[in-house]
Amino acid sequence: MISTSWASLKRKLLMEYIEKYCKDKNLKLTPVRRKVFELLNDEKSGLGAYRILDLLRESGFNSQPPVAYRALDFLVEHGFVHKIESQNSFVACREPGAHHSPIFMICKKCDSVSEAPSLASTSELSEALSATGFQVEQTIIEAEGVCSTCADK
Amino acid sequence: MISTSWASLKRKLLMEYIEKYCKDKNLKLTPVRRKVFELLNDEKSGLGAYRILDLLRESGFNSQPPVAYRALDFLVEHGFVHKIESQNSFVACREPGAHHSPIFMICKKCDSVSEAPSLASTSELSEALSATGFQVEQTIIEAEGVCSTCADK
DNA sequence: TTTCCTCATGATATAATATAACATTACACT
DNA sequence: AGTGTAATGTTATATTATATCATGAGGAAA
Repeated sequence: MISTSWASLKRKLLMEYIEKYCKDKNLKLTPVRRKVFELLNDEKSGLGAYRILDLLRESGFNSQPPVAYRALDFLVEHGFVHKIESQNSFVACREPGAHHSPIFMICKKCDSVSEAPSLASTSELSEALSATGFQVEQTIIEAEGVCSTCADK
Repeated sequence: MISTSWASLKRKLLMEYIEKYCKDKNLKLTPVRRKVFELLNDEKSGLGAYRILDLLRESGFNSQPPVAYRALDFLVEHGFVHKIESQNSFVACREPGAHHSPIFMICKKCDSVSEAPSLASTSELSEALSATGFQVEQTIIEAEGVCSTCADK
């Protein structure tokens, strides 16, 4: 019986990647930070900070809001997690190290948030905006619509 | 003495455009809705809902939060105002009717929010995402950086 | 004109999201 | 052991947003 799905293998791989990355860069992947990442890594949808807080408590961390926010700050700062601005929610990064201008596809039917493969569009966008004299440092791109799975139904 | 600047002419024009639009479509541009638009129209930066609420009060509207949010809902719904998701703030639309996928350039020095001219990039983005099977209905694009005015300093 | 309907506003309360501030702990380096 | 830095604990509060029910204003139909 082959019960280990691709998705679960990928989750495991991501966790291992982050552990190694932190070890190499001497970053402290503390229990609460690790747990927050695991929680997000297990979800297809974005999770709000207070939902994360509840899940932390269920896991035995008797945490207050700042605890969750600090862990999220750390994870976001190092690119392990992204904030979805239009939802005030957070998702695990699925393409660590791949790009710093992620594009999110948010399905309004199933709430899944997926990261689009890096596109030429992103740098084109920066270039196009440069033409207006604006120096882009960071872009936030979020697309709302219907994911392929839901569209097939 | 020529004191009427281009900016103030444009603000006036926008106000008139919206008045006409509402008249034509039989939308009710009530005093509070009109005032909220005026407040945003006078600003280069985004304003938070509670800042708007304060300004409403200064103008004699003794308003509670729902009043501001309802007015904003109306203005956003009809495209007169945009929400800047990364700031939880609102700006007057500078290109009414021009496009439904605005791109915002947010200056981190002066806080100005400007709307980029409509780009091919936007529809390219939708097309590129379609290739992944995702059907885009709406996009949120916000670029943070330094505006040309601040860069020149 | 009056009745009714719809939409907008008034008003109170509370939910949801986020941070300030200060105390305490852990742990690496000396 | 002593010291410095970063992380966590804890309390309080700030900020953003909505639910709910009551009231009012104005047009359409009887």
